[in-house]
Amino acid sequence: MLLAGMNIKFTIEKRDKTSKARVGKLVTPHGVIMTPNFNPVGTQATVKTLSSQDLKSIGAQIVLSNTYHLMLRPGGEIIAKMGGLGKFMSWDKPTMTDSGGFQVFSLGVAQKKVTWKDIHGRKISKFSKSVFLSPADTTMQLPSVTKTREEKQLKKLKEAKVHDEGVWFYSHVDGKKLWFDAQTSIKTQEQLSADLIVAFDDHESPLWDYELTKLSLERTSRWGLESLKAQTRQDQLMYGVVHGGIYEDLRKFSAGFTNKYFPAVSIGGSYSSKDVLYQVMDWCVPYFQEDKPRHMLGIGEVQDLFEGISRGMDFFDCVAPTRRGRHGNLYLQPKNGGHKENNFTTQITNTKYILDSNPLDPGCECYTCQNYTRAYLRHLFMTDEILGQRLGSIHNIYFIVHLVDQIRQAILDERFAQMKQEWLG
RNA sequence: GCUGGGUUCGCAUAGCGGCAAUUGCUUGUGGCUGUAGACCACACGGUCGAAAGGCCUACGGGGGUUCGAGUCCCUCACCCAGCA
Repeated sequence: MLLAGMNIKFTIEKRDKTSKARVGKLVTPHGVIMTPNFNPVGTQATVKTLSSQDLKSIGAQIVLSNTYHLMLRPGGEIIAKMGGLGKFMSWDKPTMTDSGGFQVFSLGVAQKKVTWKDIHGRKISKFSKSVFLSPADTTMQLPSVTKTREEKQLKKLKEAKVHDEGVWFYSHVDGKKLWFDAQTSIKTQEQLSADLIVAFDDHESPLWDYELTKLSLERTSRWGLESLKAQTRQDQLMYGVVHGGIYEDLRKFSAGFTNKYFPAVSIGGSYSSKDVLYQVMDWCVPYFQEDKPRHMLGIGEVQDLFEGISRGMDFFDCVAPTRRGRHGNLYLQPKNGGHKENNFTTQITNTKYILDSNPLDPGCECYTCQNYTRAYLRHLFMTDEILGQRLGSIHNIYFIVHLVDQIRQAILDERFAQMKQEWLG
């Protein structure tokens, strides 16, 4: 399907017979992306600790950056003058930018650690501990949070004010008050010049009740249409964002709405459990046109990739591989001890690795596993050497990118169900 | 030799009559899903207990005052500074 201008199109190459999984091909101005696909996240025009050349040799097909961060530093105009995001960061493959709605909301309203039950009695602790709490215009009670340095810092943060037309928020860099709306986001994303862009959306908290969520969804829908209207370039593919929290009718409405108006669709939100996450996908996917690319925003743990792909989602992005990589929480294949319960990871700083001369994940062909032992990696993390973060990031990104490569191949070879079974049991 | 100051859980610190005893580091174990995150949380004398909690040892050694002593007094040892 031709999606925008003359040079962006998406075609389905192969459909899985046992699930909704499919292999697709997205042609963009900077090259072809095969789906299913995982986008490494490079918020500030860099995937932390990795160079663009590292990413290329790892096999990444695309990098996702963030409009909000880049708008503040160095600014959209600067990046435009430097030839756009890809050229700026020496990356000649496709790029994507997130709208920034997620940040404006989360940074303004504050992100807190919650061990609490939501209004439906569901525990918010195991999966998404970071949720976004009530905006200024809600009357919802705040959960109790641990009194830490973090809380003291929160007092310094001024709340963002979400209005129907946009958001007043305070820069996390210097506290300056700024206005952000669909026009700002799209204008900046056009300056950044990514191949794939995202409509400006409002992010609901999983703690909100139906009415608050509905109000938030109305903003997302309105801002979505404004984003389309603000678009002037024809060489950028814009994803609309589905919201509606945990409410079936809101999600279904939003999925239909997004599919109707946008050439590409994405699902946004925060989820209190994996069950909720998978449920949301089940609700939404039937409303998506077959030949539009589908992006699962912010999702990308191993199990979620299998579940998302089998539900028909094509694109994923997630900070987990890089953040976990920097924190010494590194991925393992099932044969080396990775499983659902440990998120397919191990903590390399554990004492048991102190004399372990094996590669991190035997059988893995990444640079880290080809050259270093577990004992050495543990040492790097114990001594806070930056090479540890880098080697951890290299492995984790390689692991996830190649996992998705393998899944794509499995779909083509008609053994996706078998592979999923081998990994998830 | 004299005069001051000091000796507290691996290291460094707080403590000025009710204390298994503060804080930082180290260490241990968790957690991280569109990145204000090279971050955050918890534990950290021993032992019993699922827990509440109990029982042992502990603030350089020894002695004393006190219902009760890292905390006050005496004494010994060692360390630091100044003066001989």
